[in-house]
Amino acid sequence: MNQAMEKDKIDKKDHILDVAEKVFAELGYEGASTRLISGEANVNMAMLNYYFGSKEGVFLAIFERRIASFQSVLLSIGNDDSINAWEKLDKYIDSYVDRVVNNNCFHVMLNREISKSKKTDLTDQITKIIMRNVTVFQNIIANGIKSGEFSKDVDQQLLVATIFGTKNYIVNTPHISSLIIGYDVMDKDNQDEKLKPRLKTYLKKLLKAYLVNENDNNK
Amino acid sequence: MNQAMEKDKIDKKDHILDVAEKVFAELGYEGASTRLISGEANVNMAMLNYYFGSKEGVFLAIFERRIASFQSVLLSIGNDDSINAWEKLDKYIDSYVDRVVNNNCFHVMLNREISKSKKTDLTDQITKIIMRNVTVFQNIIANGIKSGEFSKDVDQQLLVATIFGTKNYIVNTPHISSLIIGYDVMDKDNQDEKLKPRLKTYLKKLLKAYLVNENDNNK
DNA sequence: ATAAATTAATCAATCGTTTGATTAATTTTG
DNA sequence: CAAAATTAATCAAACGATTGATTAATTTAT
Repeated sequence: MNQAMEKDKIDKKDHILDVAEKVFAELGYEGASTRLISGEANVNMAMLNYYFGSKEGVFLAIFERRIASFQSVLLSIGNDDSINAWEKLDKYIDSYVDRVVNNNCFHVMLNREISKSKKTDLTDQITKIIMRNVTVFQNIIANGIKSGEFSKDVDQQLLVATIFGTKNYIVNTPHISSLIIGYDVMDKDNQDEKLKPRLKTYLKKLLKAYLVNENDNNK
Repeated sequence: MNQAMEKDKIDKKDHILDVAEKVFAELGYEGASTRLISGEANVNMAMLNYYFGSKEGVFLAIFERRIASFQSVLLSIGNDDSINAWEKLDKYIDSYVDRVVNNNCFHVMLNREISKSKKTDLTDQITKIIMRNVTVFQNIIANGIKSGEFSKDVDQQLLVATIFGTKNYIVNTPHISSLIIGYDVMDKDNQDEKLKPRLKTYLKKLLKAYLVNENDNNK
């Protein structure tokens, strides 16, 4: 197989993943049949198993593709020792908000699957992937506390829930959040011009207010 | 059929809905088979169709049942003029955390449903009910700002996303949040003894830090 | 006795996956 | 270089299992 063939094959696999991601997001994992996915992608049903081993393999391949692209960015922020904890936090929020809002359909699909309380191979795999991002954020906070930049009197763990939860609430409940915020949060222009900068500013200010190392103002 | 029978029948239907709610939360709508639900509830499979007509009928019955009790609870707090904005906020958080954690299975179901981009009668209904709770919270914040108790320089609308989003993140992603927090957040004892008080304390402190009307400490 | 409740058995449909065959491309061999 | 052997890609068909739903028979309650 020459290089041109290799490229075609990758393009075809990528095309299947594009279609599958959309179908999964619309119908959920169990709701999306392999027949529908292969039909939408105009490929033979057996190709899904041939390329990805199984339906679950297709699902996980979607994750690997999306996660891999941004994983290194977040890690580099966490490992950059040339900037202080506050700057790391800002950078993390900027990158994270951009990525999540840009790939909001994917994140809806992700959260729908991980919201299943029953443990499966699939939820285990997703958990592992998500936890990598969580750990980066946790380390930024922990190091900031250790260095004295952040207050010691914070709940690091629930703070994770706030950052990821605030973001999730906006993208996962578009009908609600659009009503609250006052414009359609699914609209691309609104996202770029209004939502993203506003969400960044807000999260930074919220974190700053909570993390600031003030001299214990009682009550 | 006398009254005793009628009660038995209602109890049985209620029991089925209890079990179904849990299974739907665990596996999602498509992931939960009627055989599993009826098996867990120790009733014949045909009883689901006999009582509720179809699988979807079971699903809708769960919502109708919970939604009925969903209504009036929080409204009283918002309308209580005998306490100040800070106290209202505390009360709201207390009752809200209790209610959501106690009914975590239903809330997982609810959020999974509302995360669908396609509008349906069900999502419209859920949206309306959720917005009623949101409005109570927003009014507390708005009145606190107007009275000067809270800072004017806050993003009221995104603050809503933080409160509801933080809570959602804990209950909707149990695998993740259990890993982050360090114990099983689905365990009833953990919920009552650890999670609920901790979440209340955290949310209050977070809100206080963000809302406090300080004299603009630059940077 | 009659209506309601419950059951086991069964239904067609659909699920994800596997199979064996075929085509196309690449490598190996003579 | 050309024939043979090997590999990769693709396909239609079928697999066994499971799905939600229904039937008809039986039990229970009034």
